[in-house]
Amino acid sequence: MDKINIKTLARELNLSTSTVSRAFNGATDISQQTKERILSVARERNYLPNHYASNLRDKKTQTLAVIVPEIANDFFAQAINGIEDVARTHGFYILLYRTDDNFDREVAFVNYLNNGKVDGIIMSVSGEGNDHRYLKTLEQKKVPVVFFDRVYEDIEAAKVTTNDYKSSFAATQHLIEKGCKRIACLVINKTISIGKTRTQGYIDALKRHQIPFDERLIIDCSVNDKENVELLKNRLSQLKPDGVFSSVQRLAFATYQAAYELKLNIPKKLKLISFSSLQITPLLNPPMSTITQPAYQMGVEAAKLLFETLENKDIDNRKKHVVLNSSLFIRKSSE
Amino acid sequence: MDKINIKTLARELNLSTSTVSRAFNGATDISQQTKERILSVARERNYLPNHYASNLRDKKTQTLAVIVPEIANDFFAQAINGIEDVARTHGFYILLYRTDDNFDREVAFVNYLNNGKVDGIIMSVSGEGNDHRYLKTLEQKKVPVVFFDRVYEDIEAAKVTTNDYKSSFAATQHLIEKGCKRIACLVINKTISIGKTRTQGYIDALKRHQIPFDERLIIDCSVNDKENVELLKNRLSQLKPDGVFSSVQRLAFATYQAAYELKLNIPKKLKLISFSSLQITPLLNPPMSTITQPAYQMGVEAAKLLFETLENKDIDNRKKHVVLNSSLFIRKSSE
DNA sequence: TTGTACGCGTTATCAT
DNA sequence: ATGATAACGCGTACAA
Repeated sequence: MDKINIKTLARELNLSTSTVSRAFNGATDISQQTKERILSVARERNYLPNHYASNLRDKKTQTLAVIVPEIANDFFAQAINGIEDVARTHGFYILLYRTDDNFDREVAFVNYLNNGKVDGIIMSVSGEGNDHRYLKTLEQKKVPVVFFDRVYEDIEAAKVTTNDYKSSFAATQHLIEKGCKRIACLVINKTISIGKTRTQGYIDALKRHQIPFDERLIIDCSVNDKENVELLKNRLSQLKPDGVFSSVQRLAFATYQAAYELKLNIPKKLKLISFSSLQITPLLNPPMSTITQPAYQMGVEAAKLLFETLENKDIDNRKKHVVLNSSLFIRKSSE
Repeated sequence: MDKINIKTLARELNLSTSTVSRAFNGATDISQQTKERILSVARERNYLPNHYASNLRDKKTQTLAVIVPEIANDFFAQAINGIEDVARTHGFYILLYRTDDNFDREVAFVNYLNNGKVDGIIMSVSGEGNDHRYLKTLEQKKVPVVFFDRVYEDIEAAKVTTNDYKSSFAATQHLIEKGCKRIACLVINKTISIGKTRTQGYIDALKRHQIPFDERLIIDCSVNDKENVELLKNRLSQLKPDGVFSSVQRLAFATYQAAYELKLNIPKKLKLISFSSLQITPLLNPPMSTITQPAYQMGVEAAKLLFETLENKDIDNRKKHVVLNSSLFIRKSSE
């Protein structure tokens, strides 16, 4: 029941600590025989090298921080899966942090990481705040950062995004082709990276098809689902749009709910298309047309970029920007 | 650009490392004045105590491991949110690991944690395998474990579950009351904790209502959605059940899909109720009747149990078993 | 092939 | 209120 560490184990084996250490680190300068003897006794005595002590020496944590606005969100859940799968093949583990779109939390957590806590960071930012100095200090500490989906343009770091502008343009155009004349654009924050780009795609598609632009049709929503349903019920009855382009999945569901309560038939009275990574959209009533991002693949690419710099310090990926394509799935909600 | 640590910082301040250390650890035996001076320079020079060095001394990691079968799953995503919220209030962080229901991964990860890597573990088990010795060794190392939802009965550890038996019984009974005579029971693994309990509730409800039991109606599915749809199409046409009790969310969706492809109307030809934590079930076609577990709350309770033992080593929670109630939501799919 | 000894960055203990 | 120092457990340079 005595504490077991490399020293006690070495004593039990009548060996030095260095030899024991070697047995665990794939060293070559150790006889196969002693190595096996060590490992066998170690297993028996239930010994494993202390990760924190090793890290203190090596400055290698084998750990990645993943920072996302939400977890209970199909897009991020799938992206995390992608990150995890790549991390796994590299023997890395994941420290997960959720910001709830709260900028202060993001800052606090990044600062916390700013001391060798992890080898790298993959994040999708909250999009709030303007002062991104807290991220710059990571650079000094040589902690590589990769952004995915939601990025800060003013920070030089590797980025993985989808072609949101093009998809938004295409989705809006699709609604226009289906006969919509008054299309609402639902956003959560039209000033941050994705909200901005997606709104722009919407605006430009209208312009291209000479549909008059009505500022009021860009509807700013919140992260509170109940509030959104009320807001949308209000706007839908007042502004009477015949189409909805939703830049975020949750707003599409709020629209479904609002339309249901207003007895507004989708797609007859209101056609809808939305960004969404939900895997069961076809089971909805009606099946929802979606712009679907390759969430899993984005996670994979982000992790790959990170490991490239991690494993080859010469590579500077900070100017790399991987752009993946989303897919348009047209279903009943916009037919 | 020189390395910054407590030593260099102390030198710059003309102080000793002890004093600097005190400034960061809420010590009382330090003058407010020097403390402020230290913290100010630290901020300026971007110094933060090294977490790994601190841990090496203290044996406190401020980190929790959370092990789940899946992440892209509404139940687990919400449970993780609950765990994270509690962890956050205690200043703890989360090391997340997904097993994909793979027993070997579960064993490998738990073994990896077996060296002071984290202060505690919250897990929902894969349910595979019989040899749970790898968990026993955690006990020796005093790493507390809390199970939630999917537990190993033979391991003495704190547990948080829902009353699955009762809910399953009630759900099956509900179908019977709606007139179903041949009710299928969909499970993924009828031998593990939750599969077993939920199946038993189903069986007992049949018995109670003197509905003949047909072994073939207990349908063993897999984690592969496509396979499940095929399997279910096959079984639904052959066995012609008039009701489905699905013990897992994903199997309900596979049933929706299969029924759709077979042009089998839900609920007219087939009534369905399922365990599910999906938040938009009312938007499905048809809206799905569910047994909904308090996922978020389960995460909260699990974390609370863990912190109880963590913060008071005298408390032995290993015999505690918190049972929460699920809620039955009856919607169109079973009306 | 194996052993010795130092240092990684921190904090607790003991001194001043 | 502040400083000196040992110890946490490990890996590596160097010695043998």
